[in-house]
Amino acid sequence: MSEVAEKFARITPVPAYQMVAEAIEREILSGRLRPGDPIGTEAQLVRQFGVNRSTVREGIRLLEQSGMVQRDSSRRLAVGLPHYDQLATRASRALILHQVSFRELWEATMALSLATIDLAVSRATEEEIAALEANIDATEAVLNDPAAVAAYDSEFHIMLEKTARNRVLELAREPSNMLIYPTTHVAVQGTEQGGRRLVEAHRMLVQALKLRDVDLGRLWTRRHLIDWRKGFERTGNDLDQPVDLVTAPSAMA
Amino acid sequence: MSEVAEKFARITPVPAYQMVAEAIEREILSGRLRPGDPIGTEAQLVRQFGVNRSTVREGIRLLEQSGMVQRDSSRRLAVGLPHYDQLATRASRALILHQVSFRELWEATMALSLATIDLAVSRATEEEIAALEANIDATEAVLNDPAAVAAYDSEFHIMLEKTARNRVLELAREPSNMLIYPTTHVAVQGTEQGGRRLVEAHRMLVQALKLRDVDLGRLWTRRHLIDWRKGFERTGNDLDQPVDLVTAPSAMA
DNA sequence: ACCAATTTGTCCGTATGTATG
DNA sequence: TCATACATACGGACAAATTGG
Repeated sequence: MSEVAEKFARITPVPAYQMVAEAIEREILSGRLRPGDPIGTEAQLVRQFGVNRSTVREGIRLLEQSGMVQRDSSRRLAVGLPHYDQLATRASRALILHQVSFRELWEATMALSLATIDLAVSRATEEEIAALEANIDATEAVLNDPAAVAAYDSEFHIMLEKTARNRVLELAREPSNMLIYPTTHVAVQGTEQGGRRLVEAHRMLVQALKLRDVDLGRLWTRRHLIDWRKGFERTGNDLDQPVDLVTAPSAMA
Repeated sequence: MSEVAEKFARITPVPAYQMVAEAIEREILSGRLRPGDPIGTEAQLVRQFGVNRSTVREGIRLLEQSGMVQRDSSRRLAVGLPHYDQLATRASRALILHQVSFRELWEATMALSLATIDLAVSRATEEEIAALEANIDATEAVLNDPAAVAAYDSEFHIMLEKTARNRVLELAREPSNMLIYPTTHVAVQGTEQGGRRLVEAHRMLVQALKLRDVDLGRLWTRRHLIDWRKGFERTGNDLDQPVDLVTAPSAMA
């Protein structure tokens, strides 16, 4: 061993494109750059960082992906407010890769839905309740079309989510929402009976909001999800099979 | 108007780098490429896609960021299993940018923690309970060091999470965990009293696991989080202030 | 321990299409 | 309509790191 001492820490070289991304990210997270602010053109960034165009572009891609940087109509760079579904798309794909089961998905959805209804009951406004009822009426008009029912069902739950007025919960729910609601058209498949039960559950949930009755809300949230599970199993699916793109098609781009 | 008809749909050009990313992503999500499989060198991808290497590299960055593609020790490309904290880091930063309040964070954490304890009570094994008790003993040994207490507290809740055996819930919790647990050292600040209450709550939670007593678990989960809130407010913080990097420092890289 | 081949990281210059004023 | 600025994409180049003999 010809070493003198262990005076210096190991040097871990960081690629330039990564440093570019981190530098911009720091500015954003620190608040010095606020959503909507222009980042500058690629050429400007090239000058500021003293690196090549290609390097800047690679760095920009990183931030664009997570929504921290967006391009406006003219493709100019600006600080963006990452929307949840952007992140949730990645997250739901990760769940697929991890081969989580429908049982895990169902359990989590149950817990998160109960939390949602608790908050929604205490916070729903007249306008929100009216909007939810309009959605139910629209659902009732397309009861023989499972795909349309599933679409309205998804919308209903998104609206319900909003009335809970908790963005942390909203973000937490999104990945599982993206996986479970697309399967509703399977769960209400064929039988108009399934659609009717769905509409009934939605009506009772809105009723709970009106009466500010937490227990009623929780009761029908449970029933609603148990219905989903029964429909899912009735159509020959197994709760312990991993979620995938076949049964959860909307996870595709 | 010299238009003939409206026969053709509008063409929305998709950048080449994006098509590269989507093509690779499709292979991964379809299962033809499994986690760990090599993607091929950049030169190979250049040949397969018939685009420039810079373009390939930009596309790769997109997938690297979400963890779908990783580089191994030799920086060769391979299909990756995105780990939750990777995604959660992005998500928690998004929450900061959206300026969510500690109240929202607290509400969501309460709901998610109750869901976790429900599942954990029914699934905890002897080994897991022993590991949790070891953690509590370790916490008790460092009661006068708020930072160390916060670290053990974070570990405790991660372990508890694992015993719930639900990866969807785990993913849903991660972003809020990253924001709330780092503030524990604030909440138990100074007074050893705070640390003692924390240890007591942990002991009762483990007790609930042993007795498979859901109600006991829920009771102490509530108390535990109410303690956190009291500590947070006692130290001069306001629940309605937005979460930020100052009070939640671990959200930084 | 050394060498040759491969691969990544970075840079330069250029061409093309498009949006804005 | 025209000119300018900009993003997108390409080809070629070289140094540094890694691999496998």
